[in-house]
Amino acid sequence: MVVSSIFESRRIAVSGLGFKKSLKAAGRRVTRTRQAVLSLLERTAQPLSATEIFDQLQQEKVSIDLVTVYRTVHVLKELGLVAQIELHQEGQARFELKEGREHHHHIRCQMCGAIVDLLLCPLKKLTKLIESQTQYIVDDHTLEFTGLCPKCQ
Amino acid sequence: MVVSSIFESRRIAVSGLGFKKSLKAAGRRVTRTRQAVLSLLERTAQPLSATEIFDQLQQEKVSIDLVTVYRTVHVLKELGLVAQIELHQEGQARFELKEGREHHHHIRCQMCGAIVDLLLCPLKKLTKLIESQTQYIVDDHTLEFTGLCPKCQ
DNA sequence: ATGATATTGCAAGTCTATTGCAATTAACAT
DNA sequence: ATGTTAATTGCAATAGACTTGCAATATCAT
Repeated sequence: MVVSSIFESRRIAVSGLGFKKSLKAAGRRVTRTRQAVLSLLERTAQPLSATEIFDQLQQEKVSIDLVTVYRTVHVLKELGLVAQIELHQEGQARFELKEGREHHHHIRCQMCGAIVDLLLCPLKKLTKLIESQTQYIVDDHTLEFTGLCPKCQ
Repeated sequence: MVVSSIFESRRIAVSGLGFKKSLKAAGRRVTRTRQAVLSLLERTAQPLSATEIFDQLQQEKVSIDLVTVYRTVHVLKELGLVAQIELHQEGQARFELKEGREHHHHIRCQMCGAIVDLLLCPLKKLTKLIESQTQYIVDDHTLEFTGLCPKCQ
């Protein structure tokens, strides 16, 4: 991995292998819709909202209900295959594959919506500081940026 | 200000002075409901959601509609008197007074909901790094933590 | 006090997300 | 292969956050 750069475009699809085991291990079934959602997330260079997953699968002539999309990402999240994120004040959840990816954050263009991954997290030390000062146990965090992408400036 | 501590409970109410000028300067009126919302935010030790503002004012026998709460915080935000924030994956906006407060972040207990302010922001250097590497211009960010407060551990 | 207009309350609507339930389908046993 | 069982899906309905239209009301400059 290139450390000198803090951002990356998405890596090439990997999975199709481990997720069946994960599902079965949890007593869940390998269904057409779950495979379709996972496959889409693998092929897509951005974290997707439920609606975006639904729309894209519709376009690909995959028959799926929006409710099923919500239920599917929920299951995939429970299994740890997918991460649920919230960009800066967007008012909706987005989902991205976890498999093979490091912890990272995002910046989103407030004009055109372009999302870039930020392959860094400056919060390990900060987390310890917060824990010692507040006596909270830190479990998770959100760190998301907005701004203008090169094209929209 | 005490620098050795990164968190604080809310400071004592200050305002009631400047906000009338701000409103008038923007051609807006000083109304009963705007004063009630501002007063509540001054008295409250946590960023509040629209519903919480509504409920609390109801309890205080202040007659106000939920729609008016939304419109009020929107105006106060436009005037720069109030900040709109989003805690970690909460799915709703919260509002807090900006006046006299420094830029800060929050940690919220995922059990009981207790919110503590974190009087620090480690993101100035990071912002520059992001800007140089992505060519985005960073405009704003969200940095919010969840975890367990001392009581809930 | 009065008139102009900003603001409010109510009703209705939008958008994201969840839940109940009957019909369908995956997966295991035979 | 076929049947059985339970997980899963689709559809309809519902919940929650937030917005919009419009008539009634309140603010405030005169």
